[in-house]
Amino acid sequence: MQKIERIARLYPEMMAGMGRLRALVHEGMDLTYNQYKTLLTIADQGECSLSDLARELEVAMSSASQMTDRLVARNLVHRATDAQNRRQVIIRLTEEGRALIGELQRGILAGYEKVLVRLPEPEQEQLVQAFETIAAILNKLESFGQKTKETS
Amino acid sequence: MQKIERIARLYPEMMAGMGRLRALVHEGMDLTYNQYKTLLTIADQGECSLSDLARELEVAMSSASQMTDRLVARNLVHRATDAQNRRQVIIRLTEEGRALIGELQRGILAGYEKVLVRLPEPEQEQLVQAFETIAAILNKLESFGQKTKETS
DNA sequence: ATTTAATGTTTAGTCTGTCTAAATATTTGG
DNA sequence: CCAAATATTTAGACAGACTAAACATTAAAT
Repeated sequence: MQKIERIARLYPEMMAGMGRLRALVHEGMDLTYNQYKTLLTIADQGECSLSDLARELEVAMSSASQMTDRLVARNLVHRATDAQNRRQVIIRLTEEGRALIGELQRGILAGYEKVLVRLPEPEQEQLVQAFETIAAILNKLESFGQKTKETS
Repeated sequence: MQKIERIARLYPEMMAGMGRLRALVHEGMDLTYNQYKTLLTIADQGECSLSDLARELEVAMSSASQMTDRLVARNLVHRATDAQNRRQVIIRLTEEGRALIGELQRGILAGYEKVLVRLPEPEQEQLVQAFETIAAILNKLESFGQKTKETS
């Protein structure tokens, strides 16, 4: 099958490009991409437990815990034990966190703008389209991937 | 601009999918993805200096050096000082390295095969096509990205 | 020819992010 | 009430990445 070789060859090349894109877009931000993603996830959830966060981020719970530590240390996230179920923890953004995420998002949009504007119109469209295609198709991998991670 | 928001929203989603794909495909390999990529780069170059490797991998030279250390420790790569220019180093695969990379590549192809086969034909094609589009477009970022890294 | 500058690599030290395994707590069910 | 299940934390390890500083070697300049 020809496709297989093509995709195997393209994967690293594409990922390198994605890395460059990310570097350009997130350049000068004072949160790493992973921290940003974590903050964003918490924001999306409104509030959630650590298990929820770990599931969303697709990492082990201890990783989510540590990630949360960092954000708590910067006063971007608040972590409290749930009164109803006291083994659980509830995490949510602080005011500062909410403010920062807005600021970051504006910066990131500006970053994408600056990069995309250099591409001819049709390529911009192709790029967005390709992102959508890949996201849609690879989202199915959740189902048969069986990412258990520490829950095995 | 609508595209900007779309791409900003899609980036993390897509990267998560790419991560799952990688996890599936490289599952059970005894080299990490980065080590595999490094080995592959050295193989592609035939032989190269550390600076060459760092440039190809788009990392700082000290990172390339450390990466090489790991592969040398496993006897997959040979590192020798160049006789012509003795501050330079020449790295190439060992026999063992060459053997392993072949084996890994076969495993990786089989991995992609196993994943792709679950997708309907048209989606397989779309996926490959999208990979190609993104790789092609993002390769241009090299030019205006100015990845200097420790050379600033 | 020496000294200085440029080049190429390594080392040291720090940090993020990830994992597993082993504690803790806290419910929940028998 | 005690055993099992659930939720989190801590400890310890490792990969991978960076910067800054030390070395070594070669090239340039006076």
